[in-house]
Amino acid sequence: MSTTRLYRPTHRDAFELLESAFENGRLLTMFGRCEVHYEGRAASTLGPGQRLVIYKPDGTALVHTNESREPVNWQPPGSTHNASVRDGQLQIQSTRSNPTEQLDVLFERVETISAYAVTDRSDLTLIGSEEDLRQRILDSPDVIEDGFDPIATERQTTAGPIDIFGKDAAGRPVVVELKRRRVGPSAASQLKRYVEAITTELSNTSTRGILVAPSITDRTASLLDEWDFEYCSVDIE
Amino acid sequence: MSTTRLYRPTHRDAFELLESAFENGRLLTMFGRCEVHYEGRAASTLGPGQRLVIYKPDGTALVHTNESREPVNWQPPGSTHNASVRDGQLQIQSTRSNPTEQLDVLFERVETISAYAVTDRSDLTLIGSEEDLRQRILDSPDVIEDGFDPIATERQTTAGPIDIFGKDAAGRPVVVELKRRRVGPSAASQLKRYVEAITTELSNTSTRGILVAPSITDRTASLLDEWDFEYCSVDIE
DNA sequence: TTTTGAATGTCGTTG
DNA sequence: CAACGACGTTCAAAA
Repeated sequence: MSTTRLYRPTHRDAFELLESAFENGRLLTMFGRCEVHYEGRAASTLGPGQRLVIYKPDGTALVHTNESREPVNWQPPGSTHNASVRDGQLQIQSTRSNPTEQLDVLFERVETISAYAVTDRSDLTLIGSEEDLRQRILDSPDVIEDGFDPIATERQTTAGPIDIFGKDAAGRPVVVELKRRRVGPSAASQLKRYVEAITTELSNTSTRGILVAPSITDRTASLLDEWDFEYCSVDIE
Repeated sequence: MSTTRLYRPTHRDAFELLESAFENGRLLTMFGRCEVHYEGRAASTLGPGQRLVIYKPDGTALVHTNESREPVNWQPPGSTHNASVRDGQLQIQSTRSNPTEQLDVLFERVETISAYAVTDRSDLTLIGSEEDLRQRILDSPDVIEDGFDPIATERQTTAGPIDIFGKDAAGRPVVVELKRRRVGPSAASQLKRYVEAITTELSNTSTRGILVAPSITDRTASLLDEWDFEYCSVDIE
């Protein structure tokens, strides 16, 4: 059968379902009272409480509470899950290496456990990324300014790759830094590094820097002003 | 009852459970064939497929597939959920404002739906954060260098707050930037902005900049070198 | 494998 | 509220 569900199972029954679900690459959800221990890039303990725990066939483990978009604990894809029963508790270990880390979930009581066979899928199409923004500018460069001529994207410099490199109507080199949302000072810093790199590379040819974003913070505007860079507002539609 | 579960319910039955679960602040999990539409900060569509969908009483919505630690679609906490049945589909809308965004999940068939009352909880304690690292340095400043004297943490500058501000054995001002993991060029840029801010503030008193991290990338090392900053290696234990 | 930077980042803290 | 930086960030693409 494609879905198996148990309600308040014994640890033994839950264990057997877990074993076969891990084996058969099923998507697992559990709800119950448990404590959680993590050790790896950091270390944490989560005392007893009711949580929703998810195990995916790709090795992902997620521990969700009542609230927040983020799991309170997790294990990334590529981990391997292993269940056992000991000391009257149902223990599920998820481990991985590089970096070495381990997540232990100890169920005191399992309220619910479900195993799903996921066969049917389709992929996400997303609109409105930075890549979209770049494409829009390449399609109609006048969005930046009249006569702007894009020469390269991802142009390499010693300071890293420039989003868009081009020339203005007067033939002066222009570095364009793209952000799809409101930006802070770090974007201005990044632009500065790129402009300096290009200026050096072109034997001190004066180079313009343009920050393209839907909006910028006040401090960022000051920095741009101070460094003689420009800001170009664009809508994310 | 604290847990309610339905297996292959009619849309009508699922709808009624959803209504009462949203009303009573329950944690909800659903599994079934659905498509998902999002519009807000970006826009996306996800064609029909089997997914695990979670609704939390704080307004969070999560759409999980077979794989990945991240939900393929979601709505942040603070959203409000609303269910309806139309055109033979079970529709669940999650909306919020500021920014305005909306997530629509359209179930063609619900395999499973469960509502949980979460009453029992306890909080996470995490070890190994940047805060820990700062505390370790304040406890034994010689980790940075002999005679280093921390004066303030989170010291304000025009470029933002400095992690640790202090003086070296010779009385020269020192800006310390902490990172708990391997860092790239942006950390060096950040340090540069802080050092420049302090230098200006102290009427051009020459100021040292030290980047503290477990390791750094090659390019970052070059930048530090170029700008006459230093790197101090520390272990995250 | 490591490096790099985007993300519907999310989440705290601070002004 | 906006702003700013950390995060066990995660993720995908490139070197």
